[in-house]
Amino acid sequence: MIFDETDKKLLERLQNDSKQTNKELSNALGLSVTAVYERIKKLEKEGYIDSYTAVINKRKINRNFVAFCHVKLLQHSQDFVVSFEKEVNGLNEVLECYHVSGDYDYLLKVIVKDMEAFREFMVKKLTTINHIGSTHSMFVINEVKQTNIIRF
Amino acid sequence: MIFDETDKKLLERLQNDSKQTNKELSNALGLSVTAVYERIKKLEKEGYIDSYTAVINKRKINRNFVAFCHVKLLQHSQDFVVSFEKEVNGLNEVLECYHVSGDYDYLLKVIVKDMEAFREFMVKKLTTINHIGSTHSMFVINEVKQTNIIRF
DNA sequence: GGTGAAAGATATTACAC
DNA sequence: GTGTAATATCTTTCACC
Repeated sequence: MIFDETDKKLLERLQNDSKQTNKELSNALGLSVTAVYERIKKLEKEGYIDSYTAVINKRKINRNFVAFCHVKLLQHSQDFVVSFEKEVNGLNEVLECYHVSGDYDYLLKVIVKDMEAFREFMVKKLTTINHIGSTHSMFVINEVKQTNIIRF
Repeated sequence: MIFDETDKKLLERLQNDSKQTNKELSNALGLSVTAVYERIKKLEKEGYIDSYTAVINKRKINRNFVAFCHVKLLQHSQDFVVSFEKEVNGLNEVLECYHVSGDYDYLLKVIVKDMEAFREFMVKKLTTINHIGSTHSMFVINEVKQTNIIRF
């Protein structure tokens, strides 16, 4: 498939505001509405666009405390890994979990209301998962930059 | 403002798919289209919904290498901090930058094409920023969980 | 690759209940 | 909160370049 500069501009714009109408996009890109429509459909079908989502304000819904947790497993047998990853997937507080290189096995991004809720999460949820060796938490003091928008 | 269970369900659904029609939402929630429409407008105006965005497939656009970089500054004077944060904001490879507690000052999420591109980024962009003391990088081996969707 | 026009669907607003 | 109706706007299809 051809993926050209116009498609890149389109993706940038749709990332910034997916509620824009095709007419607005056509004006911005100097294309007809139909051309914009067909390009978007193509980007959706080819899998360039995975989904459309509403971005929620964390502060408004009382989830403004962010922490990154390093987790080390006791062992790395297939069973332990699979069960840990499955359990982590079920935790609403964990938005992201990466298997990473380095001293620890995993890096988790955790979002809760406040420090007290974080303590609750650690004591009652994360550390109750079997096979966890050790954890190390970093707290976000300030979000300097936070986006999912990929620029070309 | 009243923020009830119906609003939470609405936000969850809009996070999962912001292209749903109000009619689909009304069926799912057992509400009238008018009620759904007015609730969404309220959530937008009150700031519960920050924006609507298209979620892009990183692999399709050749940005499938993810790394987390710890950065320590040489000093923490106001000038150094401000200029570092400003420079980082201008780097397209850096999607997220957090001022964090712990041994390092910052944690950055970096997205590039591959390891070679990461090396380029480190040598020619990140480490050319003034006042950087040291860095420590972790590479993502596997994305176990990766979402921005907040569940209630 | 692209265009413009027409048809169909949805969003929006107003209103009575 | 409901349902309906009118209108504006947007999406989608189509014939054509």
